Amino acid sequence: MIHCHHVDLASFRKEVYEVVAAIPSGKVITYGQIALLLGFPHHSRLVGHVLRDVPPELHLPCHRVVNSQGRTAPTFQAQQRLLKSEGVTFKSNGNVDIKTCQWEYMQL
DNA sequence: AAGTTGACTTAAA
DNA sequence: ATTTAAGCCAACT
Repeated sequence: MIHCHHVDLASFRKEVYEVVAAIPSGKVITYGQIALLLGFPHHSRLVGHVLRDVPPELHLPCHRVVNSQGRTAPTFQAQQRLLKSEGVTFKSNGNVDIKTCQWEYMQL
């Protein structure tokens, strides 16, 4: 039995877009959460690649995606400002207070 | 084709 | 709290 499938990037990308579009204002989700939700628990890095290349005209709330420690994206300068503007709280080290702001999609 | 990189994660120190 | 290390895997040299 073959369990070594590789992802269809086109559909993976599309599904990432759908998840990101559904993140409520004031909440964040992690790369790992998205990967797990899509059924690829080891592809958190691929989620990062996809999000780095999101076309601006899609107007997705990419700023609501952070890493598992609540750190914002290195190449996304406005991210912290956008999150603060919608009420996301930060810790003293500059990371999102993920304990209180993580989107718990399982509870929906 | 082999080695490196990265918008990552978990665990350990 | 912060840093290091190992694991991970598609993309890029």
